[in-house]
Amino acid sequence: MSRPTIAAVARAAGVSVASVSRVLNGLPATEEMAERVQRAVAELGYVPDSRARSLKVGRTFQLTLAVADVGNPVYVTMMRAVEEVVSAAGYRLVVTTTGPDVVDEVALVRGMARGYADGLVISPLRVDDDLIKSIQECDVPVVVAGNVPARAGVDTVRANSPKGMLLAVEHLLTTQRHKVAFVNGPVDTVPGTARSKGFTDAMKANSLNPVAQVEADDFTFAAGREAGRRLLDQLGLETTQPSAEGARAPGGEASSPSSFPAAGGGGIDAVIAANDLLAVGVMHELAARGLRVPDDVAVIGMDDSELAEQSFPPLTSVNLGSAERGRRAAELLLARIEDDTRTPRRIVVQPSLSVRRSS
Amino acid sequence: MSRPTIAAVARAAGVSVASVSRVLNGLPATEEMAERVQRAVAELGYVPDSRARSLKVGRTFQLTLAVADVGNPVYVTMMRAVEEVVSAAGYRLVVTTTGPDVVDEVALVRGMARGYADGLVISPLRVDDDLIKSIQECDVPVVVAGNVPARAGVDTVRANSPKGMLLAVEHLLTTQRHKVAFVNGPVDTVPGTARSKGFTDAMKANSLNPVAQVEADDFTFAAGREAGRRLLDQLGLETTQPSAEGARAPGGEASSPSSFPAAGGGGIDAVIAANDLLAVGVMHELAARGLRVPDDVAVIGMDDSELAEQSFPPLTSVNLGSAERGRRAAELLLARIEDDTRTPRRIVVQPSLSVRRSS
DNA sequence: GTCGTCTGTGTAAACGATTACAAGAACGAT
DNA sequence: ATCGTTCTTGTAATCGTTTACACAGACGAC
Repeated sequence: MSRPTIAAVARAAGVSVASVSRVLNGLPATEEMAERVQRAVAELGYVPDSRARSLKVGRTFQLTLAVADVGNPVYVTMMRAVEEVVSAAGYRLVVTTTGPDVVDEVALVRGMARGYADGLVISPLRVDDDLIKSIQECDVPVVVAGNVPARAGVDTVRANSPKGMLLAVEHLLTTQRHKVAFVNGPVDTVPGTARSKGFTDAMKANSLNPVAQVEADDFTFAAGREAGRRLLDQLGLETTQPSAEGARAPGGEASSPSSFPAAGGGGIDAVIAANDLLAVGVMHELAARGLRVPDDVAVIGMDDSELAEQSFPPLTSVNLGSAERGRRAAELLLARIEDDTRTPRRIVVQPSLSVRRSS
Repeated sequence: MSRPTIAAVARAAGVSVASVSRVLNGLPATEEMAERVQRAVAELGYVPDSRARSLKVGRTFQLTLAVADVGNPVYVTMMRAVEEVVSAAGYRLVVTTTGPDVVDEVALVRGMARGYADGLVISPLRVDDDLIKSIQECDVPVVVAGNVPARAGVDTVRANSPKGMLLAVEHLLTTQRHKVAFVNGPVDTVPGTARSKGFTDAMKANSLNPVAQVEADDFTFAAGREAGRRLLDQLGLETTQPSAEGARAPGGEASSPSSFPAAGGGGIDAVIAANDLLAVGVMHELAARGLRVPDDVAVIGMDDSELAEQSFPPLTSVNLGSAERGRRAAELLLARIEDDTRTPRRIVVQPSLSVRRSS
């Protein structure tokens, strides 16, 4: 026996389908009518079919959040924020993951035309003209949590990486660190380029020269660890521990306990990573070479995700406002659903620094 | 101008809607017909409406995965596995989060009757009769990634926590640790009770007495840290560091460097946590009190999530097979969608131990 | 008593696709 | 030439809702 339809309910209650629909949607009806319908609904266990409903009314009351990698803790922060505001507005949030490829992002945006949801928040890792075009042509509202050119004419809310980089560099200066290396993510990504530029600018602004700079293959822990390996190799730092024993604690007793910053750092006394995951990867590699964090080298991450407090030592991280970005993006989306003619807004949320023990 | 419908395409191509639908679905048609339709489709940028389609054909080609907490890294492992299987089968995966409350889980399952998706994989934290009933009555296939009673008669794939606990305890014995404490999650959750029982049984089987046992409020990092605090307080361990300076590294130089296990552990030389997040929380608290991991106390987590390798020191963790559980759950779901009459299967996947440096 | 609201209910037409069925065209066999 | 296949295409019904419209009864005002 299949699901009861509204017609079955109408029959059971001895009324018309229109009446059933009306009481279910809270439109005026007599006491008796309401009661008969309620009873029939309860009896049959009727639940309206959202597909039919949304076909008719043209809305699904679902919103989609698309992220590149569910394993990146910055997205869980953002996800939580988005969830909170959209569910308060009576929408269901569904999350889908696109993977790192731009073509998959484009496919996803195009797919929204099938009517899966009433709106989309997308946080794209890579952006090209196809993606922008697909967003512009998309017939459901889209807001981008990230950086796309202003000429795209879409609602965006993005972080201020350059400012964030400035905070990081200045913090290092205040704590007497001058020899800083940078571990970036893939430079063909939007955050990758932004943070690269932000880093060089911030260094320049403080008349510092980067000691070294490497690019990870990905914004992941494994890539960070690998990039850290390349970085330290490049600086001529041999692994001090036999690999059998593995790494020592970052704050451990390796090298001289009284050593001043930079004593064992092989030419660096700080590294900034484009991402918390990368930062943690780097910390592991530092530890594997017997370098202490923060004693020998300070490490600063970006995103200030949950991972930053969970890592050891807890990671100083640039808070790029992922929660606020999520919240604002969701609000923008709701506003645009309300009124599609409003002129696109470009919100940028300001960073702050969460100082923890890694610096 | 709104989205073009199939009727618009038919008009533009000068053919009937049936023909358009047919070529779009790959049914036989003449060369010329196919070409005319394709052209019109391309010209108008037509994309079929999935709501209308699924209303008619009765399938959405979407599958839902519901998890309690997106911040728990064990779910990202599972999510990845599920995603892989279902997308290979031509389904879209959407993820929703239920929160820790059982009533929200019930609401979600009931809501599936609205036809959001063709099937559901749910990993419930708490299970009660309402939830079981809702799953049984659900008119779309549901598979549970977790433990529900056999009498429920639903497809399940679950972990073998008792066996996992055995692995953990035996590993500790092999490494000469006998004074072990247990940090559990909330005992009113399914994993909470399973792991509690698993722990006591495993200890008994090795004729060990637990030194202490605490229950965290939640399966989160913060709750783990707090539970660790209670545990160590209970053992009479004062914080050795002034709070201003904060914690030391778990492998740091606090207490005598030559100390043998248990030297500074205040009556314990190992703690098993029900979860990687809890384990990491406990490690932080240990560090805050100047206890070294693994020198003073070994720590073992469960789930072997990405966090286990990211933590410092890397966490020895019981691999409860979350990836395989995800994969099997997805396969079960696909099979049941194929044939709803098959008798429910109850798969249990076996654990293994990932030994890392925390033990 | 008649007329004009006003309310509540029912009938039927959408929404945008798929698909059963019928009808026409083409073609070979008789 | 006629008939029967086969193949392609079109017409219209259908999925389960919502909602515009019509309609009937109640009610107050004149």
